[in-house]
Amino acid sequence: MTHKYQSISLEIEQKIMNGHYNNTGNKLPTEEDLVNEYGVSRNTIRKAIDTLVKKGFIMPVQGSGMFIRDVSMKNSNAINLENFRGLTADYQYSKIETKLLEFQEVKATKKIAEIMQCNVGDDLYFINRLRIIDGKKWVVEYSYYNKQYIPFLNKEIINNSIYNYIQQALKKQIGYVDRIIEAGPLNEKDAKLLGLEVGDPALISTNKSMFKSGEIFDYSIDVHNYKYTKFLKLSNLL
Amino acid sequence: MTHKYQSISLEIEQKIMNGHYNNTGNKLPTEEDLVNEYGVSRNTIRKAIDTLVKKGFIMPVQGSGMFIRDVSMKNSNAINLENFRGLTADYQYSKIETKLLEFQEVKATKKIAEIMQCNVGDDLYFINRLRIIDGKKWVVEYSYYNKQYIPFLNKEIINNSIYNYIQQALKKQIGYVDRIIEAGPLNEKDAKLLGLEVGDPALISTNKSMFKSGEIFDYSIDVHNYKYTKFLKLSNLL
DNA sequence: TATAATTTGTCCGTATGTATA
DNA sequence: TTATACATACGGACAAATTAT
Repeated sequence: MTHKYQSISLEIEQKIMNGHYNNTGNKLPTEEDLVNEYGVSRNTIRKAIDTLVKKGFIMPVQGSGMFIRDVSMKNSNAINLENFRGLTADYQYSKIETKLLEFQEVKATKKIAEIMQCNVGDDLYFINRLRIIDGKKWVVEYSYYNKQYIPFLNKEIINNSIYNYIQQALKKQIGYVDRIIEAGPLNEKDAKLLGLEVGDPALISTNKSMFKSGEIFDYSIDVHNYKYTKFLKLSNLL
Repeated sequence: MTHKYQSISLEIEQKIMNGHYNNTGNKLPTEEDLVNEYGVSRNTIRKAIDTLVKKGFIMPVQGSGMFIRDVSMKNSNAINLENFRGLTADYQYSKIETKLLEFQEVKATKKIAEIMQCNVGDDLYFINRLRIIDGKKWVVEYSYYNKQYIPFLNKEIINNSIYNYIQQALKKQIGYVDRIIEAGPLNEKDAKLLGLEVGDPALISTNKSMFKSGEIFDYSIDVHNYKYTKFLKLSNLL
């Protein structure tokens, strides 16, 4: 299940992060060198590189080489939208606390059923959590999980990473995440939870998560503390 | 300069938008069919498809087919972060007005020089615009352009699309855009311009644009009216 | 339930084009 | 001008997931 291009991509990414290429003019070895180093075809190297380009780590310039992109923005502790795999993965070097505010089974309303492409009345888990990172009240999350795909959840799983549970215990591959990002005024409840004032700005992300095979298993609304959360989008238009 | 995979990708994208595949179960033809239809190799078809997957238009499922993704979120008139090529391109079917508030040449300060990777004192254009879409005060833009790369700008260009000018008149290819997205309270000036109240939420995007060859030609801050602007991010984690 | 056919995914090799140094 | 290095495009073989039989 782990392919050549995946492990090569990961290894190069780690080398970039380690500063392994800092003394080579912030350039990666040429494709030919990588072909020899890893003993694979040029296509495979290019596929490995592709994912790093997508993530915004490198900038290939035809005729010149593959340059490691400036990490100043990456270091601004913004969440890279290309990398996003849940708070637990994104802030793996920080202390994450979770306050479980609500956890219950509910039936899909017409509106939710439409969004999650399930039937009205289907069983869902509803979860409301406050996430605290390094002592800072970071985000209030409202999530619905389709019980048809996530048949069991408990407080322990919820207090850790639901995404890890899905991937490791359920052995399901998360394929797609659709996310709408907007700003809006905080309501009383969220303001109180985040330690802010009513009407203060919030960075709101509304998300739909799908398995590789397309089924929507999660719909969630994340109300972020505007003082902490930033999203980073590294686009390449080529 | 236009490659096979590019024109094929564009054609398929237009067919998706036209609803051309609606009666085929929202599925694209198989790769083999596309190979025959366009008379190119399978690799070329896959490369064309790749860009559409990246843009979030289609969801390939191994063994099953390539499904056109639900456009409900796309139709929420949010700006697709994967597509972004400036307001003029994104809202090509809307009426865009531009109020030029400030346009002058300035010298790069230490802070700006660091961001734009140029020298302190380098010549820059500074532009402050209010953009009105379909009569709605949409966004206040503060932009710096490096004169070294964009040697000439005038009011006419500014009132239309600077990006179009760069690509068509200067024949430069835009390669990368780094963008940080956050929320924050409106200051007095921006609130007034957007017809909102001081302290109201704003969706703020801070951008760095680079040519294909890496030079930073633009640094800008966009203060969006939270009532109108939404960003859409369609991720595939595969 | 098991098998075969279909369809996308990975990987290889090669040749030629194009931008940069 | 020449060499370097990435980009495009072709072709083929086999693997893996899904669907149909």
